Amino acid sequence: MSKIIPGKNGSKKEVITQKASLLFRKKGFPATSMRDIAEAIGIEAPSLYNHIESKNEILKDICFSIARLFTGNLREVELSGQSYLSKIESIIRFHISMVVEEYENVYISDHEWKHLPEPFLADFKNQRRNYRSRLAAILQKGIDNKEIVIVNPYVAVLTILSAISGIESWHRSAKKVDAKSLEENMVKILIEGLRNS
Amino acid sequence: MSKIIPGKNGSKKEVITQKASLLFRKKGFPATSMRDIAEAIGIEAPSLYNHIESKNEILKDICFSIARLFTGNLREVELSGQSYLSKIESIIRFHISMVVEEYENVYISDHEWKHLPEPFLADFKNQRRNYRSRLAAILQKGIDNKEIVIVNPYVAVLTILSAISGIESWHRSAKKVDAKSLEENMVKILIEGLRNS
DNA sequence: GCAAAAAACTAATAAGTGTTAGTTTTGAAA
DNA sequence: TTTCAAAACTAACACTTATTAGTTTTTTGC
Repeated sequence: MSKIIPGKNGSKKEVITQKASLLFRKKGFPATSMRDIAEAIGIEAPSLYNHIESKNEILKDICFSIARLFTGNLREVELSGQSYLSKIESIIRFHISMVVEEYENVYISDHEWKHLPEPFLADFKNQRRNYRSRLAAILQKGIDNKEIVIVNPYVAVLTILSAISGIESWHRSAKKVDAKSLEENMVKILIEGLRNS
Repeated sequence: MSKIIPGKNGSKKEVITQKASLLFRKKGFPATSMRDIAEAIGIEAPSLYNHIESKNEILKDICFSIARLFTGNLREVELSGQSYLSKIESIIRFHISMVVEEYENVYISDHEWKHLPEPFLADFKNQRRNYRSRLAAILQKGIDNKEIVIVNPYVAVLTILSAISGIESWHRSAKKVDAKSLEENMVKILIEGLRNS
């Protein structure tokens, strides 16, 4: 019946991905059926295949596009001339803004990646490990430099990343915390915990 | 053929729950089939129903037993005479020890609860909200008391809880961080970030 | 308005889902 | 050794899954 009407800035595939993203976040990837996605758009399930290759492809696209954004930001920060603690702060702020602006996609890239089929799963896990290592390296340099308090850098990376990723579950909750004050409060707690004063 | 051999301190139901827990954590609840669980134990799927009521019941048992432990601890801490910052520290340490000791179950209670069927889902969400409110209340008193730096207590609760829940993804990773130093490092980062110095 | 392409549709497939029914095997008490 | 319940089994049900094939409708470019 009805045809997919792409928004101004989005192919039909992108419309599907966006709707799917919302459902994957709400129900989880395995619990979301192609019929669910189709219904949310207003077409029949098989029609989706005129635009996408498979259900897995949607997940793959979401996970890797988000990973690309984080990796890109990390490279920029690494090349910048800030202090190590400032670099960490920049990365924290980027993560928070990503969660606020790309809620659904970041959530999926964080929680549903395990359902990626091989070989994408291995690739994704590699990128993840690499990202964390580079973050730990920045922290280590900050510690050597006495900018940052002596902590196990891997534990610090873990603490920071997971603290931020938890915003998702809070996002748009009853206790409305606006994005800016969320960011400032979180940065305060995490950065003050790391500062060597 | 083979019969379930219960461990010394575990009924057959508990053996099933434990195996299921491992699979739910690895693959997610919806992606784990009763046949998967049965195979892991070494029996056929329908045999499971001699011991459990349904797949949902397994999830329900896991989520609520963990929730009970956390709520119990919170009550104890609330009644104790420690300073507010110490209360927060105690709670953080309890959470970390729970993640270390009850890895699978805590993970599921954290990530798979959304697949609980009603009315358990509503009940669980209620308990969750209640727990967080009580944590925020402790923080608020610490802030009023000038023990704790001025932050939005809800953001602080969020930051703390999600930081800890992220340990799961680190747990038993390549970079072996032993439980004790994990705890000390994490407490240092989070508590120093909150201390009003 | 006509032809071609894009995108919707219906029908169907093979595989997998949780769960029930009915039956046989097992293990322990008598 | 017989008895009986607990717990395994096989077969099957009613549904849902992602996806393909083939067809019809809709949109687009001329």
